[in-house]
Amino acid sequence: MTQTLPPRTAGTSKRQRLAPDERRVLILDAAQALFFANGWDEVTVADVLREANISKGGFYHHFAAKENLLDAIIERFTSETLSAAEAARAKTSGDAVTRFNAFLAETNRWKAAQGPQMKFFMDVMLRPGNDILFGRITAAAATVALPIVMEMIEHGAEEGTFDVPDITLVAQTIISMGQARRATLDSAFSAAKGGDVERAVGILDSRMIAEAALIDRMLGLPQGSVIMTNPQEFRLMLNAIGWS
Amino acid sequence: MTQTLPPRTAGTSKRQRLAPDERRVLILDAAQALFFANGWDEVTVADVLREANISKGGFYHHFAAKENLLDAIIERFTSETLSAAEAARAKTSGDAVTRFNAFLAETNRWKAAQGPQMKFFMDVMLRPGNDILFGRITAAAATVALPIVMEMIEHGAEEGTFDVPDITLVAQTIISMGQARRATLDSAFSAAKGGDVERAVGILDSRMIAEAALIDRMLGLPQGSVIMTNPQEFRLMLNAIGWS
DNA sequence: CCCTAAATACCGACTGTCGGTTTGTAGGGT
DNA sequence: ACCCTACAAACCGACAGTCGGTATTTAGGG
Repeated sequence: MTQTLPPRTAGTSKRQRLAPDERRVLILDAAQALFFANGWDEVTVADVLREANISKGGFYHHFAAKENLLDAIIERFTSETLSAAEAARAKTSGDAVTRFNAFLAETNRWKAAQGPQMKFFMDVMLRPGNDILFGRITAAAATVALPIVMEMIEHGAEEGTFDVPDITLVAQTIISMGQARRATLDSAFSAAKGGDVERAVGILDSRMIAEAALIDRMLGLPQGSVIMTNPQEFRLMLNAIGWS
Repeated sequence: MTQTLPPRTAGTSKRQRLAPDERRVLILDAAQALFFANGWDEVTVADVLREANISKGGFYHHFAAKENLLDAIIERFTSETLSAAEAARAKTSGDAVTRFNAFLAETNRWKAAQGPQMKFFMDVMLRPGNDILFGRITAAAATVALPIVMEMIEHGAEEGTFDVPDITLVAQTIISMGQARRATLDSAFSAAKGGDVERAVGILDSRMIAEAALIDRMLGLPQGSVIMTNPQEFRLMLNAIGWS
């Protein structure tokens, strides 16, 4: 069965040796793009191979299974999220409320800075078949964010600024609120895409005000302590979307 | 390879004609048991066929695809949830707080009544590979529960009893809080299984108290208005688990 | 500095399995 | 008698993963 291979067929495929990390990144990028665009089980390993310009053997030299691609992609995201959150926390000083506000502002700034990527991300997450992907990503992100948020609340509680029934519960709830925001973001995005940027800003703004008010209550703070919203930034972000 | 099959092998497989609904239920039961036990993509259609004692053709006569099993299972769950919630709401009267409490008590009673089933459910949900299944089930359940909870809040707001920044947000948050409870439930269950029922009751009790306190705040109610906990019922439920 | 050998990045035909289709058949309803 | 529907069983294409083998790099003895 060992027929002599055609010596060196198409000009496209020149064998190319790379450092394992580089190759892994290349493959991951290709896979991530495909998965986001088409959903997890729509994309075959063969598709990834094509996109990443590598053979099946080469691929399976770096990844033991298709599932490992998921794990690796998620790990990338969580580490990004983690470093962003850590950076945000590092920038804070002052009393608990001030620090908390600074933290929120920083994370929101980060999200806004992702700009069009975020929009793309929204679309991606709503696609059927992507719920596995998205579910795992958000779960991992929550796991990463929880101790950070908890520590901030703990700090405020010790300081006497916050009055909280159950730190873990409140932290979890705040995080899940942020994650549930994606539905609102989505409707805002589509409004912006329809040209009605003001309406989009309004949607987002009122949502953020409501969230802030809820967090005030959860933390036992006087109304208006927590500030999440910055319409100006929203306007910028949504304008960017509107023109795509 | 085409060895002539033994003409009519085991006594197990006698052709049996059933009404479509009966057969569907049989298949669904088998599939659900397998999926819960082993995870979505671990279970093949062939496994389901074996468990349900039906041929491939028979199966695909009732279900167009494996995915449809998921849909059907989810639909069963959501309809159960819906009717339970509706029933709970129907039993309420009085002012908004009273009705809300009655609603909570009823849904919790329902969950407690599921008893061992709930325990099994917990285990199931934590299994890797079941996140798709569970994710979709909870999402569907949330969709079903949202309008009901919203209506109750709306009622309280109109009545002037509740003071809420954003009804949708608060309703969503309350529901997601209930869903996040499963982690707490899990640790309580394992404590009960370890014999320490009192500790388990304590875990659940404090969690429910905290949740109630948070809901109070979200709804703009004086502390202690919402009541979710009933240690006696917990004790019963957990005792039932402990002896399995 | 060269030459050899081990290590490893990479290749592509092949295979087992799984979801799904097609063709064939039993048997109750009319 | 016929037909219609629940079911059976052979069959198919596609896909994840494997395997024997090849190209390229690195290690180290002379």
